[in-house]
Amino acid sequence: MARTNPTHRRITLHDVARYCGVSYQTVSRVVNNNPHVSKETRRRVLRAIKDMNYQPNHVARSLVTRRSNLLEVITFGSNHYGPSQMVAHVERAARLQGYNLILTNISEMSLDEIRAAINSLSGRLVDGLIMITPVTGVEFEELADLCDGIPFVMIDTQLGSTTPSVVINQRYGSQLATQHLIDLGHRAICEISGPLNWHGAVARHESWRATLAAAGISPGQSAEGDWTAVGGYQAAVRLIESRAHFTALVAGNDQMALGAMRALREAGLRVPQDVSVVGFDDIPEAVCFEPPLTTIRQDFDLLGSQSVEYLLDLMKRPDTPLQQRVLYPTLIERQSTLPPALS
Amino acid sequence: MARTNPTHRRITLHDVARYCGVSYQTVSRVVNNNPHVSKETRRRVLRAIKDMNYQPNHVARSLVTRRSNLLEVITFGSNHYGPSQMVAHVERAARLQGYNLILTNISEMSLDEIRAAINSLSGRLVDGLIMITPVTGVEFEELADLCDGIPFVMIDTQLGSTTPSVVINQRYGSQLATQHLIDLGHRAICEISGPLNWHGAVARHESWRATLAAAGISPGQSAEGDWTAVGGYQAAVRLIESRAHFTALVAGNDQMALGAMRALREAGLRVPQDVSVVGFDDIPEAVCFEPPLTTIRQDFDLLGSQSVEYLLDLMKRPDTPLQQRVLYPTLIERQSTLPPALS
DNA sequence: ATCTTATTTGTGAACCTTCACATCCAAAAG
DNA sequence: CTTTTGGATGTGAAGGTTCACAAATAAGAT
Repeated sequence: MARTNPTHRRITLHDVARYCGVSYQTVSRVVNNNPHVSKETRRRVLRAIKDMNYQPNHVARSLVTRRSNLLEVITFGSNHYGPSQMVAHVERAARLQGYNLILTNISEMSLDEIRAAINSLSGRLVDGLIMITPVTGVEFEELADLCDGIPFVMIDTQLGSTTPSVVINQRYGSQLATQHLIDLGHRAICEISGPLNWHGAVARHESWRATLAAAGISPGQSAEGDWTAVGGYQAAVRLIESRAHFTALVAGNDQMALGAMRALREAGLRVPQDVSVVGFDDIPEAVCFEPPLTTIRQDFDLLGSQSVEYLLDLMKRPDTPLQQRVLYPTLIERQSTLPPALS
Repeated sequence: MARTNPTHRRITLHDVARYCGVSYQTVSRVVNNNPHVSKETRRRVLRAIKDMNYQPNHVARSLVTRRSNLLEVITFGSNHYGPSQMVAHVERAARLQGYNLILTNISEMSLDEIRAAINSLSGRLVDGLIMITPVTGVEFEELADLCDGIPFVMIDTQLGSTTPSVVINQRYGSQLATQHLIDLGHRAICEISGPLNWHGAVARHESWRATLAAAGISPGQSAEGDWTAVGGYQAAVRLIESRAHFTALVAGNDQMALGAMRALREAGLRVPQDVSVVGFDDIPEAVCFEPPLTTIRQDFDLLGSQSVEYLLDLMKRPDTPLQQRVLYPTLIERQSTLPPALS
């Protein structure tokens, strides 16, 4: 079996310089595309670099430039669809901009955990930080303190927060969902919410209530789920067992909608004839659910690129205004919603 | 709005040393838990470190030690369930071992893309590399060459390959699925495979054929999907339209099983009464499918920790034997499979 | 008191770059 | 022919740490 060669002194600037009889500074200039080097020497040096397979040492470079071309993303709950999508798209956007990404997923959304995550990197000269903080518990001031000096932007934090951040307007999304049901003629609309320590969950929850209130409808019951299909199933069972009457159900995400539909079916209720259901996220599978799910689509791709772009602005021009950039979700109508049956 | 402070000279070893009247080397010793320092000075230095909030500079340290405590994971297709699970669990395992993770997702599984990914990091002194290479196209020799010197392990590569790697035995999993259907009495068993340039897809496909052959059954039709629910739907439609007779269907993953079930239902076929379906992966939603899906569970958690562990072995002891570690999946029986109807 | 030995502490160099500046040379201008 | 200018190249230092070794101190043995 072949084996790699672990002892291997790297080629340095000096090696290349000696090889083609110039000073290390000249080689450095060529590497960095400095214009002050003659056509002829540049050619020779480039040739040598190729011949010797020279790779600049990023570490040494970082030590002097104090930049690393490294971004860190600290995320919580990346086993959920939303956060994992965000990470994926942030990575793509960062790489497109020439940055590498360090990924840290924390298991508990506490200041201590975040502190540990930041500190473990703090000596590493990360150029910027993206935090995916979908749950409550940490305030901007504390974070700014922790990062001390290194620019950061948050994703999926509370709407209206004064933190530099990019968010999707969850209130608007939930309003879209609820209004859609109202427009169809529903008046008894229950909800399965996400865990209420998540910003997105409370935003969607409150907006559901507010939208109903604005239409002069009193809200149906609400049950709290945990984002998973099984959690949605259990929440729906609770709703059904409470004997609440409802003709429509808004779920905090598509997985819970899936679970809820299973519970409804088991209770002898048909979707959408007896109960309309609308989800949130538009996961790729939603179109193949039984029935295909009406849901709210979030543009995670845009969210990722926007936040990287914003972070880069912050890094390059420290006077970039701190703001919250807000994106808007859209309604995707499929077959899980119908006007209520005339009873 | 509060603002972070971008200009901020870091505290160094020398600062701490001056502060408590010892040499920088002594401080270095304290930081590195070197025993050759008296109890009293250690106490004083530790106190100073805390007071001044000194954070060792990893970059400077890396420059001299030639180690970075950084692992890289290069992944392909991380938008799919399997790869994304692997990344998540690798990250967790790495962090538990005190390593940070650089994440690079490549969009095309070509040697060029991989080369770019490795080179962009090569000067960064990554200590080790994990490659998630679920598709064909790249050989070990080429990779070893590319990495030149830095230890790596591959995940999800071809079973039986001579590369240092950790894999789940897909053949065995598919055998489990197919045998389960045979045991129930099925004889007409079709397949929806994953894209056949993925190792896992061909392994499952071939094992499906082999298991049928071993039981003296001639294989039903096979249609190629793309791992997504929609792809599974389309593949199932093709199967149905070909007028092939079958009482059971094995799908390459759970999403495609979901799509297939939708297609079957639309064609007036009931699952499992008319057609049994078995999936692969056991995604969390599978239990809430209609009907709950019989499937094959893969232990991605173990896969992640095993590969990090193996990589660390390789890093610490370069004479660690190069091998392929193999994990085994299990069958999860739910309600999408039944003996065939007596026709 | 003197010589060993062990323990604690300090010094110089190295790791590989980039930055700021000095030097050199040739061509243009006086 | 001398001076000025500007581009090409080289030199020394710095960035913050660790390593190998030297020095200083303390304790023990003769």
